[in-house]
Amino acid sequence: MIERDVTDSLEPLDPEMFDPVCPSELMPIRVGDKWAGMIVQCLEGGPRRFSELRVPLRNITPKVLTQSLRALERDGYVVRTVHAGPARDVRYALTPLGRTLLGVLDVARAWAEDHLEEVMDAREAAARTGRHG
Amino acid sequence: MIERDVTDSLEPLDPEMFDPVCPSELMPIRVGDKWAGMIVQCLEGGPRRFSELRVPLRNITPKVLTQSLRALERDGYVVRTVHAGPARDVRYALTPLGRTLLGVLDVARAWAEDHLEEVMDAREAAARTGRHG
DNA sequence: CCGCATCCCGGATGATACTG
DNA sequence: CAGTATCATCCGGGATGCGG
Repeated sequence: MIERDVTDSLEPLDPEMFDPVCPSELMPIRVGDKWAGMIVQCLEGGPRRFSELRVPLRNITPKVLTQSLRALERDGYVVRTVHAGPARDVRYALTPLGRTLLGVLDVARAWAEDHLEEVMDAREAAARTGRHG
Repeated sequence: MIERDVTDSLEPLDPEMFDPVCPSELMPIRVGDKWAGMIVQCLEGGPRRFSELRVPLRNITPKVLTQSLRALERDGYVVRTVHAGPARDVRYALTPLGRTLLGVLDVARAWAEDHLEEVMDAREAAARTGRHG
């Protein structure tokens, strides 16, 4: 029998959840700040701890992660819960409002699958002909 | 009979097309850079001239508009056409790829209508309780 | 483990003035 | 009309280190 209380975690997040090679600079659609979209996706499966989030968001510094989380909290997308105890236990979870962003992210992903290659081609062509960089 | 050749314009753009009071800083979904989404909407009805675009984008400086347009051109969303002649005539138009962004913008608008008020409330509540701003 | 403080850099944005 | 050039500014993002 599998138990799940406040003390244990969900399945660990895939460290390779986000392809570092993915041309995110080509992506014209952004949700929140640079990390907000990825954070929201990390929280889709359930509440996560600060350090858990740092794994898929490779190299994110604590400061920047805190900034993004605070902004998400301030606007009502995320709730921060502190379970008091011998060891500090902080979890971040999506609110219903935060979950509405998942739909938007799906639209963004679908758009990317359909069109991102065209963007790559256009940018490459532009680079060859000069004029843009 | 209504004629429409290259020399005349479409209906002029509504100068109040974008509410300056609209809480755009609350909006978590962004398409392209700060101005790209608005530019794409301006071009929905057909090709537009540089100066036409400046009207609804009140206060945008030529430099910034040029930057946004160049970026949109570079990535294949917009084409720039120069009709030679006595008076210089430059038009910007959406490509088919650029038109695919209109759908995304519709999704963004729909999301905003459904949820932006919740964000306002959350932010206001956060401001009152301190901790965020 | 979680998060804040400080310092820093580069890019995005803008004001102003000038040009073909 | 359709931009360019220059300078100033602001802010996101990050490195590093400290504190509860």
